This record gives sequence, structure tokens and C-alpha cells, in this order.
Amino acid sequence: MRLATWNVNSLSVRLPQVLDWLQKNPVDVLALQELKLTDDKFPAEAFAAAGYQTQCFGQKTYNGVALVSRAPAVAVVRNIPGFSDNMARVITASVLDPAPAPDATAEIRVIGAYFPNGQAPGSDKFEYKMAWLKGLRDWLRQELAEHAKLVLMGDFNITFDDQDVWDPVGLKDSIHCTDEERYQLRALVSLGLHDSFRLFEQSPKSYSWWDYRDMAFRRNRGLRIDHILLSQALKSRASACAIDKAPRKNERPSDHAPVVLTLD
DNA sequence: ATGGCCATCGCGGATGGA
Repeated sequence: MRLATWNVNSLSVRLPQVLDWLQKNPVDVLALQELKLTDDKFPAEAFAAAGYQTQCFGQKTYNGVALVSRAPAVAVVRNIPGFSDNMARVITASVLDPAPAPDATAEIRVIGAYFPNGQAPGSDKFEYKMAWLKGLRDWLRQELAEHAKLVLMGDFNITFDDQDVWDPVGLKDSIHCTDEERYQLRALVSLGLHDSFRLFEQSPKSYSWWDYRDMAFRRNRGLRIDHILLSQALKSRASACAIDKAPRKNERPSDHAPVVLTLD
């Protein structure tokens, strides 16, 4: 089973690239972020023609998330129960596991999330990010108690540590790299999750996002802020995790690259 | 040193992203 996450920075602009990528990478589940469109504009038919079901939680202009899956996605939850939010940032569903362990339930709980950017430490948006992270953690604790096989993936807008940052000195204490954000990320992980990317040997300077400016991609000036976290029950099944830089080389690319996880 | 790009809305330039 393969799962992936991709911040597409406007699905309207990127749909051809997403369909092309799915053809080359026929994953079982793809979580999309930053759709920047409303549900009525979601191209469900295009995905259906490619053999995928979709669950969308859209919003005009900003945010918006979706789950694209081979198997039906059921028990869908939009945003974080218990945390009041007017932005479309989280979509959760249970999807059929094509290769379930014989003694386990046949479903995997998948959470696709677009974490707040936070703009700058000390700003109102940063305060919102901190509150959102606390809200997510409080709900995730319950969700993990109910679903042993759980994946939390998406655009976290937080680096784990300096390995995830192209210029840790120059970007020290800047957004995505602050101690407060990293503390919150560790607190999430402490609920019983694992950073699937670091379960495997990776090349140094592996990033998932590069600024559009300054030829940042060509110079590999990036950040690793897109993550796939696995519950303990799924950790032992993980056999690979990789960032696919190929779509970042397209014309008119998203600024993010997809991250792909393989479960045996 | 500053901002350098891209998407949206909408038709100029502000806002947000990261």
C-alpha cells in the first residue's frame, strides 16, 4: 500500500500535473492541500476517470484539502472536532487497507492536514497556529485511542530540526523553525507517532518545499515541512518513504513536492 | 540592503504563502 501527500498550491492550476503524477505513481491514497477552490469546483469526475474516489473539503481562495483514494473513504470528518475554525484545513477518513494483517481491522485511519503557516513569531497568525496545534493534539489523542492504524500526513509548515533546513543559521527562530513550533510538533509525535521519512536512510539536504524566488529549487534552498507520521501499529509495516522532486521540475510547478510512503 | 515568485481576485495592487 502506498500513501502520499502533496500541497498543490491551487488544484485548478495543478490538476493536469496531479493526474499525470497519479498515472506514474498509482498510490492508494493521496492527500492534497491548498486546493484554493470550493467543493462545487472540485474536479471529482477527472479523478473518477483515473480510477479514484474523492472526498473534498474546499474553501474559496485559500486552504482547502482533499483525500483521493482507490478504495472508498468512509467515516469522513472535516476539520478538528472540538476546535472551532473557519478555515478548511483537515479531512479525515477510514480507507480500506488492501493488505491488512490477519489479526487487525481492515481499515486505516487517514488524516490529511494543512497546518497554518504562522507568518512570523509574535503575529496573530502565529498565535492561531499555536492554538490550532493544541486543538489538533487534543483531538488526535482520542483519534489514536480509537484507531490503532493511523496516518497523519500533510503540509505541517514545521521543520523537525536543523537537518530539515537549508540554512539553519540564517533561518534560526524564523517561521517553521522556531522552538515553539518544534515543541508542538514533538508533542504531536509524543502521542505515539513516528516520522516515516527518518525511519529510512535519506540523502542529506532532503527538502519538500522550495521558495519560488531566487532559483531556490535549483540551488536546493529548501525546507522539509511536508510529513507523513505513522502510528506504532503501522511503523513496523513501513518499507520506504521518499520525496518525489520530479513534479517540482515541471513548468508552473507547485512550490511543494509530494512525499510518498510505502507500507508492506 | 531590499526583495526578488506565484495564486487569487479582478483589472490594480493588496494579501497570503513559506
